[in-house]
Amino acid sequence: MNNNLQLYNTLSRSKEKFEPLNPPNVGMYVCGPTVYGDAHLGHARPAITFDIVFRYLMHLDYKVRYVRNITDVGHLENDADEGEDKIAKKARLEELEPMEVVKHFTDRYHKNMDQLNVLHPSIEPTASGHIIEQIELIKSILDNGYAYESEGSVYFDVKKYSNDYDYGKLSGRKLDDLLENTRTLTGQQEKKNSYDFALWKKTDPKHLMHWPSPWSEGYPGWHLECSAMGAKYLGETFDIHGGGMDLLFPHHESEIAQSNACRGHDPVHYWMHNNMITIDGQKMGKSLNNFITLDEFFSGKHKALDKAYSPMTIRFFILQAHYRSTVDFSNEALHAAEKGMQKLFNTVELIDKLTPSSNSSVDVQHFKDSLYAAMDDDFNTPIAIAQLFELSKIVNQVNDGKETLTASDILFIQNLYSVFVFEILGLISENIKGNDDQLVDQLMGAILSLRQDAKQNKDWATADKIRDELGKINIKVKDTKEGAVWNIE
RNA sequence: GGUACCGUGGCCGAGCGGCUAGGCGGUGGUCUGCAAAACCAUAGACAGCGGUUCGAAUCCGCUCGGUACCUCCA
Repeated sequence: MNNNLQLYNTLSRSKEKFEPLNPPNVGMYVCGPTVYGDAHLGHARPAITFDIVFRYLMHLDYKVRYVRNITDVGHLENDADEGEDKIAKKARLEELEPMEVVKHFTDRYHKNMDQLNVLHPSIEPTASGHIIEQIELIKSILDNGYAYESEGSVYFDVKKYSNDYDYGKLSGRKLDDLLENTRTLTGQQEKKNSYDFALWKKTDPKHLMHWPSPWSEGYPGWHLECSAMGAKYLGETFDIHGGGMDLLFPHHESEIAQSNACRGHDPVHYWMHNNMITIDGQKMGKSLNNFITLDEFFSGKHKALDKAYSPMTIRFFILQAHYRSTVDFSNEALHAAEKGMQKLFNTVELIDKLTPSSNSSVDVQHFKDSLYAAMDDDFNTPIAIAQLFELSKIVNQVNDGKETLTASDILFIQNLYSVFVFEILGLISENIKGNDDQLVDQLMGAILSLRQDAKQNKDWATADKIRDELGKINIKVKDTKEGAVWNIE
């Protein structure tokens, strides 16, 4: 399997050549959503980022098993530190079963991901469905002496672990620093050290979601599910683990610790982290209460939005920034993304209509290399998109008769667009006109023919009225050299 | 306070020591009955101050400003 793919590994803080452990197979695990609320723009980022990774690896002919979990065992609420499960709290408020809430938001998440044209992962395991695996993991960590039981709960012994392994290797933390900076939280006195984290937490009376275990009726600690499910479906060591930068510490750091504590080796070869989406320069997040849900973007129903933005506009907007940079939301930026993407799709339609020449006046062959080079360089989608815009410019120039292309070069561009725009970037044209509604086509043909007659008679008032009226129902008419064309906006 | 990172033209956003990134917007043109689209041309930038170098947006230091994370929220 030849590839030139370089990806940034958080573990080494540098780009590394991608070499899978068992080619052509690749195992990838990504931290999925906690299903206690509607997905917002912040959820779209990791989903789309790793969708690109998934798509590109498959394009390179790897056999990818992509595991993205659903976290349905919630834990403490951020500002309501009463030991109440996030999902349980929402359930009580709305008088629903916790699993009913889980089902509701899981379905909505799936719907949003489909709208964004995010491919389904190969496996989508739930935390609640893997309690047994998590308990087994705790047992083995206890057996190896890296955890201790206290008041029915089990805690990971970070200090003990640090004697044998490097706790902080991923996030760059130092144990001494951690000791000095700890919030006051419930259950703190049960722990040997403030930086120890829970593997199993004894339930409190208010807690709705709990399971039996050797230690108490309770629920698993927050980092455990990924360690358990990653190992179950991808093996004790797998290639890529992804997630948001906000999960770097403590979540992923602790995952590494847990795996070492029970198996004696690291679980993951490449750690990838996408950056945040910001709004007014701040991370968009549930706990900050500054999020805009995806449904609100799609409908335009949010006070911060000028208008509705289509799922593909959101996808394109996210892809126009590199995944390791923050991307700042604004109406202006989304307008730009919308217009730019439309330009790209106009080009796609135009390619089919180009007239081939006997020779090409411009070199288009090098675009293939530059497109692959962009993707190979740590999935640099903004560069890839810039290349596609360059191609778009050439296509337009050919259409205007200012440059020429041979039939094979035209086919070459068609293929590049098909591979990069649709297959790898996962963009789909939202031009509704593309469907096979013959009646609409015929109706439009009749209307535009009437307008053509009016134009012939220099009856501009009638011609403009037809265009304006169609405009009111979002049908846009454009006069070109080849006659009027229309599309639904 | 600690750790990681960022500061690029009106906006978004690439860039990893020398070569126009790109998109949106602006301006001037071509085309068009008008509009739209398209094309051509054009303006505009590297937070500040030092240093390294023949040469720095890119490397180093300091200053200023901002973000994320810092253990039982996933």
